[in-house]
Amino acid sequence: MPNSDAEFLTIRQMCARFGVTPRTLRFYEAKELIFPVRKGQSRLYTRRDRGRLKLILRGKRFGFALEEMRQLLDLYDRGDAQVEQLRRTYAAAQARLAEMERQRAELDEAIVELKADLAWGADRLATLGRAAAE
Amino acid sequence: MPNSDAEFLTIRQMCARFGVTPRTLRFYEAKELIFPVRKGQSRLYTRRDRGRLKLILRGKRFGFALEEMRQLLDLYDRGDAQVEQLRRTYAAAQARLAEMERQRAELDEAIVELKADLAWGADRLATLGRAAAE
DNA sequence: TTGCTCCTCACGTCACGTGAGGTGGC
DNA sequence: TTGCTCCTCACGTCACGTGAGGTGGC
Repeated sequence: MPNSDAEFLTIRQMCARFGVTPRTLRFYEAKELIFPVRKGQSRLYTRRDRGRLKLILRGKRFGFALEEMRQLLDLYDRGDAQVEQLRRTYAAAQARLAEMERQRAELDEAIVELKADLAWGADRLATLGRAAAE
Repeated sequence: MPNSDAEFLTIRQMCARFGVTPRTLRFYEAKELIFPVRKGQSRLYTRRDRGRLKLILRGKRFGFALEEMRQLLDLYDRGDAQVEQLRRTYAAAQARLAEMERQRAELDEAIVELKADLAWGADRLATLGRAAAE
């Protein structure tokens, strides 16, 4: 039985734990976001990879581009100038929040509009239905 | 002076009126969403093209794929079986609304989370600032 | 002839999905 | 030998952006 707290996880174990596809993990590796070690031809993911992937998926939910996440993760990896790193991440997060709130406003507007269209459509259908019944 | 109510509009006039790029109009044409006529090598957009483009851009705001919009527009173009057309469009719009509300729920959740992260970050930065000041 | 606007390829973007074809180890 | 899982290309997707290079008409 595979121990998911083991030092190394296979690609299948990673997919199961994080809900992603093998293609996604290979893609992130090609983009230099994670760095699994090799055992023969197979990939083995370390604790570090798990930590990074978790942050990557969090960042995705906030709309960060993968390249942006890579840069932020690399900042933390170097471990120097802690405050400066945090400041940059904080600024990036603020920018993301603003963008997300703009998106929400747009989405809200579109939803209201579409609902109005649907009401109009329901009305039309009712009218056409009555006309056909006569 | 270009009359924007003229029978035909140039590509520039279309872009100005609808806030899109020439590339977008050519792309929609390649996808068979609009059908400008030719005058020599130039495109001239008819009233029909304007009507279709307006609907396309509306549909985009609701998250319809271009191919889906093409099918709906073609339904209306054929002009037969009005009720059936309306019914289909209505069903498609309902599906879109459900998807948009799902997206909004996700976005709301992500916004709440990101705000919490930002609060944590602000706290951290304040603490680090005090530590540096001592 | 110089500018201007139009045009047609055709590759680039972003985050993967999806085969095709091949290898290692139980 | 058969299965299984892993692998590496490499093209496809979606809605365009972005040059490159060329043409027509004032």
